[in-house]
Amino acid sequence: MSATARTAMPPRWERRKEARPAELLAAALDLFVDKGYAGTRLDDVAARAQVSKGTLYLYFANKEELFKAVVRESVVTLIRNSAEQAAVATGSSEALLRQLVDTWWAEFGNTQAGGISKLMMAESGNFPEIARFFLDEVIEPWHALLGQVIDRGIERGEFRPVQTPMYVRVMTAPLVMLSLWKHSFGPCSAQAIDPQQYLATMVDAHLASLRPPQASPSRQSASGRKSHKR
Amino acid sequence: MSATARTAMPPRWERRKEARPAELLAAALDLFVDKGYAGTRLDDVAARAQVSKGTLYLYFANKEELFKAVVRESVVTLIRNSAEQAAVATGSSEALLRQLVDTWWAEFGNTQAGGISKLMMAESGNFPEIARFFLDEVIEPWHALLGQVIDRGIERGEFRPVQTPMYVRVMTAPLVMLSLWKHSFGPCSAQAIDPQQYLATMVDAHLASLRPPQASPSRQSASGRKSHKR
Amino acid sequence: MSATARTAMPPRWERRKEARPAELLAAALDLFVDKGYAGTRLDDVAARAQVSKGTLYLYFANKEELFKAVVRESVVTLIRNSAEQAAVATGSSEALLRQLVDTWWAEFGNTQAGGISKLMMAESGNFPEIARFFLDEVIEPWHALLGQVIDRGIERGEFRPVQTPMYVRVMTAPLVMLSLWKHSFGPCSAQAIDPQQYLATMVDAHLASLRPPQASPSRQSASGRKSHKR
Amino acid sequence: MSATARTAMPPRWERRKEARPAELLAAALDLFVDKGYAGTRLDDVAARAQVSKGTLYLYFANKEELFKAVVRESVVTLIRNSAEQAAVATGSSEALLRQLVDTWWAEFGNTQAGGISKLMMAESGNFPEIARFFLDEVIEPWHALLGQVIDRGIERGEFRPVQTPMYVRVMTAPLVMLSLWKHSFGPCSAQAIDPQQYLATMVDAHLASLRPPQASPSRQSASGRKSHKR
DNA sequence: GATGAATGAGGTTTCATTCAT
DNA sequence: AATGAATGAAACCTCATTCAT
Repeated sequence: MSATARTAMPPRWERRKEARPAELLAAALDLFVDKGYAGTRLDDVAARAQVSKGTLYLYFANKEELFKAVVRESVVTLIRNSAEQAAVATGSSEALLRQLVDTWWAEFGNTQAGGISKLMMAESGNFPEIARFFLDEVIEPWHALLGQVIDRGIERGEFRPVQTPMYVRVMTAPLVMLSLWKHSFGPCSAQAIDPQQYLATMVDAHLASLRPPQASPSRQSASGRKSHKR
Repeated sequence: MSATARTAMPPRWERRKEARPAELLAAALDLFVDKGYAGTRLDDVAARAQVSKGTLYLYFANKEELFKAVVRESVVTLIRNSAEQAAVATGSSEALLRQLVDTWWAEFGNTQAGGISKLMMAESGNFPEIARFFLDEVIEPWHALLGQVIDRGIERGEFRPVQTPMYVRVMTAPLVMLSLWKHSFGPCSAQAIDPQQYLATMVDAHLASLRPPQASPSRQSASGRKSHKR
Repeated sequence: MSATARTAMPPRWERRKEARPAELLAAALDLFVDKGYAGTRLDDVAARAQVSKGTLYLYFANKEELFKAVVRESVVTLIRNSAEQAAVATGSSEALLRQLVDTWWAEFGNTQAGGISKLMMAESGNFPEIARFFLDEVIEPWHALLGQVIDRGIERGEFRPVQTPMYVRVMTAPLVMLSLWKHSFGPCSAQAIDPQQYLATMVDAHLASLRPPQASPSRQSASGRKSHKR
Repeated sequence: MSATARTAMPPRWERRKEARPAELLAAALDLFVDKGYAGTRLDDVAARAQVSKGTLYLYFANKEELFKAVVRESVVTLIRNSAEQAAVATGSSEALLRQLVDTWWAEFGNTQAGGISKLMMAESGNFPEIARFFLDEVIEPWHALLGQVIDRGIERGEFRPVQTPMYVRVMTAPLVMLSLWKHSFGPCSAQAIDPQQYLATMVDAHLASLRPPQASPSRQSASGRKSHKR
């Protein structure tokens, strides 16, 4: 393209209709997560995507729409990544739980999209509509999925009976916090948290907590009455 | 105009000047928590404190200083509220833990100042200095305090041995999340979480988790269920 | 600047709450009339009013509101100026008509506010709401007033019968055109129109037209020439 | 991509290239008249002409040139339409006048190009050069033409002597106003004006005005001295 | 101390214009 | 010839900050 170079000057712009939206969303995601909604200048988004300011407006009507698109995009990514999880239902519930947590971290928490949590936390007051969307599409499905695994464990006598919906929230909290931490205090904190160790601690703690009291686990299977389906 | 003024007109502001800064900080806290740093207009802060915009500048050099002051103020409140906790060291570690969590919620999480967590999460990237301060003055002391109680429990054989620093983080996460939730998705969510029940679930889960494996199983079976009704 | 100079710097701004809106409206009127709505930059309005850009926004929510206010303000000025005319009903209808036209020119057509006609003409498509307002508050009342005078003349036998509403429009047209011309082609045109002469021609033409066909022809021949010298 | 293209697809644009500029000018005229110069987006012009934005620039160097071309084009249309009128000089001056007015309305005032008047009125300040052009090519020729007819009438004793140049302006005003009205307040106004009736009123009024006072018209022919040549 | 009118830098948004395809 | 993605100057508007009263 520039090899023969009679033209000199590199082309002022390059036509890349297909790729653009994704590039813009990626740049926007980075900055929104980093600086927050208001703190993100569209100039910077454009610059990071190596595009002029005006180009943004070819793809997104305004800053708010860009924001919504970023969230939506991240969400579908999340869902796509995690969708297949639901089916996995063989093996011990303990193994399932461990796997679920690992996957969560790998596919979401540790992803750039994980920063979305922080963003949504901060901006849900200003964008209730999107908060609602995120709640419906991400949080509640995830709670439901985790809830199923726990209920399964209870039914099979692997776990002691618990108030599943609450328990799920309690169990989810450290995961989300890990994500939040990474994008907030993480960079300020002197001693970094090792995610693997943190996650291990968290899973171990909850498996310990969920383990049925008595020594003879086989006996208990029948006693766990269906706890709080949703 | 000024001739008659001496007489009639009851003084428009009857507030003690002492109270001013506190009122301003309270107003600012509310708005910062609600709208975020950038989303908060000093106009609104002034209006909420029923003060003119210029007055703000008599007490705070600029928006950033106001923000810092808000955080600092909230922090000292927190610390003051929780400081005496540390001394309390009689009774079972379980009781101590329960009490600590209850107090945390009552004195901080459920306080307006609890919104600070959300704020710091969102803005720590933009104000690393304050994030650092919050980390040093609030988070780490609290982690340390909780760590002491856990270590005490381990030492006294009440708890199984754990990696205290990690465990503390895992245990703290649901608390913080409760606070965050209240100021973020809470208002959007259809079914509200009952904090007491949530906290009970969390404490029970961790006490179950921390309980030494084979410590007289018959005794403990009952405790895992329902404590902390409201 | 540094001569007397302890004080130096003239005050950056001066408090003039009362006067401001009027000054701003005047500046805006000038520019809107001159450049049209879109062609007028708020910066320029501010500059002409010797005020900073932001100050405009203390008084008017946005450009459109400023525009509306300019029109509204001009309209009330017009109405105020011309209101008393309606009462005037003594003397010959011819004299009344002459007077009405003179006053129209003096109080409106020749006023800065007269440029409003051009503005409304140009922008009525973009601001139908205001166009409607102008129509209702200015144009139709004026048509009605003129119509009354003509009807009076017809009733008293001074004028021949005509289709008053149409006739009024025809008669009004040259007046409005004079105003329009002044703010449009006027400055481009080599030979300027003398307004007094133009108005005289117009009034004479219409009085000649309105004169009943065979009313004592000998008497009236002189009146058709040159009245209204200036 | 280009392999299959050879076959199917009927050519998307089947227009003769000759027609292009005219179509663009027509679209531009519509929009300029409707929204004004600044209010017209080139995007919209292109869209209305069912052409891409870039294509506009193949035919017109920029927006201003497009505008000029629109005016020029309209003007030549006008002139072409009305040119033959000048020659027509048989019959009574009254008939000539009536015909001239009718033709004016049919060929110009009632044409889309009639909106040009409004446009020029509004934009002459911003485009003095074009205003000058319009003045020279349209307005003054038309004034001259009308003036000739009136002078002819005066010379032949059909009309009373008047200050022709002024009289022409006065007589022209209602015509132009009709055109302006149609593109400005017309759409807002509740009761529409019937153009034919309006024009009839106007012509009748002026013929009545121009009719020589005395019963014996033949006598007067000499007395009207050539009034105000240009 | 308190006020609030005034300021202007800086952000968002628009749109005429360019140019590789 | 035609396209339409890309550009960036310039407009509108906001809001933290200042300072005469």
